[in-house]
Amino acid sequence: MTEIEKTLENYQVRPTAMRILIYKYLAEKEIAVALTDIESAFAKAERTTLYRTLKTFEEKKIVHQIDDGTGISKYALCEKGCNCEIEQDLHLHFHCNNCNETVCLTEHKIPQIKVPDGYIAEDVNLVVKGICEKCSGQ
Amino acid sequence: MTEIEKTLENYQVRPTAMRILIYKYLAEKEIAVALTDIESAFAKAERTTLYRTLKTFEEKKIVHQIDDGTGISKYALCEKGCNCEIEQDLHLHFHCNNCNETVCLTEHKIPQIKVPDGYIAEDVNLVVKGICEKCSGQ
DNA sequence: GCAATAAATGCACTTCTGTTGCACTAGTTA
DNA sequence: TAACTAGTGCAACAGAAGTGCATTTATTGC
Repeated sequence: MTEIEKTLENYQVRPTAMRILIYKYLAEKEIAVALTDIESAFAKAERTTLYRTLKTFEEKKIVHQIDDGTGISKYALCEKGCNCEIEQDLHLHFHCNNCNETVCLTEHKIPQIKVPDGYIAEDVNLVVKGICEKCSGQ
Repeated sequence: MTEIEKTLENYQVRPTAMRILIYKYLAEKEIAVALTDIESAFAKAERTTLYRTLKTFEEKKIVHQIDDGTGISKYALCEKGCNCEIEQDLHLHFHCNNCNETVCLTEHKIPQIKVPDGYIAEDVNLVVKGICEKCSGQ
């Protein structure tokens, strides 16, 4: 049994061939990927299967969904022991306007946000847009 | 000439009947509205016209577009003298998970966000999700 | 005022992403 | 091995965004 298979079982997800492939793909990519990215990476992949696989991964906290403002849902592997839904674990995402890639800046936690009286904050989404490291040439 | 007509001309937008109606609708609503909201408010309205009107309004800085994570673009009137694209003017948006409405919290500016070396921030989008004043019953 | 021009609008159509239903296959358990 | 459950593939649909083109409305020059 490979490392990936073990990982998936730890998350209580049956390690099927497709899921292993998708997990591997996500692990290799350092950026957040859209469903269509995976689809075009594996010609054989069925959109529905990918869709449902990602849903499963999300439920089991293997990946977290990212809304980077492009209107397309993207996904990235959660860090080990990450609790995406807990406010303290929320990190910000950076979307490059040049290469169109979105990365998790896991080191950069979202600062405490104050909301007016009467409002109850449950979740925070923070996306910074601009030019990424690769594209800025630094 | 009405107040709204004057306003539109100030923004260098020709005040057509449709545009005046849409502007008025946006001004009355205190929340960010989606294209479909306006469409259902005016039965006669053509989706394409609304779409292009909002695009025009956006270009002329009459409204700003809001991405609240629902995947649907929403729009809200800019404040007088607002410079949406300038970082200092960026305010946060609150999306209520109960009533599904999105409001601009214009009083709440987005705190300065640090990004790693090599990254250049140009724009910041901050959406807080939770329960709004109306729904929390306070 | 009228013709020429430009802007705005309405209709039809396409594309893209997300989503669901259903049948089939593979894998697990008794 | 039979019965069951989870996973996959195909087809189809829904909703929003976007485009092309013809028509209407407004503006400008004569």
